[in-house]
Amino acid sequence: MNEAAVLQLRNAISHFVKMDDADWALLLPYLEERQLSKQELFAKEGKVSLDIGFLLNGNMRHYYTRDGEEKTKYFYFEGHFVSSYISCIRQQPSELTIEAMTDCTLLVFRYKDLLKLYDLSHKWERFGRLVAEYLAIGLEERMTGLLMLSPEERYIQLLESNKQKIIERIPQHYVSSYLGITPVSLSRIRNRMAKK
Amino acid sequence: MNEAAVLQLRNAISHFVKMDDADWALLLPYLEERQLSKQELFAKEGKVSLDIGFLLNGNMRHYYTRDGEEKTKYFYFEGHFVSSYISCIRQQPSELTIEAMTDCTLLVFRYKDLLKLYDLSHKWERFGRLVAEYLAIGLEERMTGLLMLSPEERYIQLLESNKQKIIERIPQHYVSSYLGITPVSLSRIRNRMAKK
DNA sequence: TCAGTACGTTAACTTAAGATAAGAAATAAG
DNA sequence: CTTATTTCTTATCTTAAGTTAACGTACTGA
Repeated sequence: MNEAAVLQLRNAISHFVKMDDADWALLLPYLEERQLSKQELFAKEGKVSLDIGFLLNGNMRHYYTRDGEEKTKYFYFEGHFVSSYISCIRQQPSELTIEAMTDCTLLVFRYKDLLKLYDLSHKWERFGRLVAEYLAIGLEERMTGLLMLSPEERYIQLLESNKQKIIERIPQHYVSSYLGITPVSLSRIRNRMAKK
Repeated sequence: MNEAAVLQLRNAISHFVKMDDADWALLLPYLEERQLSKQELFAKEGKVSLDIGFLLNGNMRHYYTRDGEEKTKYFYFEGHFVSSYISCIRQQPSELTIEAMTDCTLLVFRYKDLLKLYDLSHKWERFGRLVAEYLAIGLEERMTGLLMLSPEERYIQLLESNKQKIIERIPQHYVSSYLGITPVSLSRIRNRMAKK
């Protein structure tokens, strides 16, 4: 097992809860490293997601399928968790697919093992709470943006956010999809903005 | 303290976690009943929210303010929790205002007391996790609706959902706001649909 | 009771997004 | 290097939402 990788994960988790060695040791046996090649899937629409990943290297995206089209709605970067978490929680088939945009390296553990940790340790349960709260905060922010802002305002907000990497590293038609508009429309917005 | 009301709350909470009497007793000292008259506020934009309510009677709505206009984005009904939860969690000023649409009766406790319960009891911590997960699931659902569906489709989805009460009991301009469109636009959509 | 307000609909006009297609630019593959 | 593919832009046309305003109805409070 890659020690540096494990340390990186521990660091990310301690962002939510500081784990002592005993608590941390509970997770270790469940960790495994996984490589994904570009375009391989981490979660698949219609299948119940079982795994939670921690992205060591590469980017991923998740998308929904509608009318045969892939609607990209989120991006994952190094140092962050990757999962069709809602599918794990609900134990229902995932509505989204998570795909590697580049070759990726992850540390992976199973949601069912995380549930074991929740039972064993109050601290891990707290971690679960804080992660879910963090997720809710992010979703709330995204949602109010969608409800309150025009596509152009959403694009500006994205430009000004800490998610700039989304724009820099990611094909524009994925960004437009993220904003909930067509690539053509985003191109027009950019054109409009450039003229000001 | 109204015993029936407390029982109703206990029942709602047991929907997330079954509490034994000892765990349940931890919350009791913090409960208080509160009456709100129509148009009184439960949470206010710009103020850090401190309270979590359980709605025994009446309806409430929450709204954001933008360009001087109130944008209603959520409705609360009897038997559900009411809170600017994100504000509580983050200990940041609320971006939304929660207003009683009718005279309301609530059971109220403070978020800071809930945090005490989290510390004291693994079961209450689990409750916190499950509530946050539940919240995230709801937000995710709403968000994908906004990203993937047209206003008309969102309205149809709402009609077909278990949130029908929203439409039945609530002024139409609030509904349109909930859908992210203008009242005029919703009126047109309804007109269009009636003709089919 | 009666005036004032709030709410929903309709209409006319403006604005911008969606769909489609064509072409340019950038990237990847042989 | 050349070709093929993907990505982005531009243009045209269609569609629907936003804006504003007028009108009718229902509700509210003095």
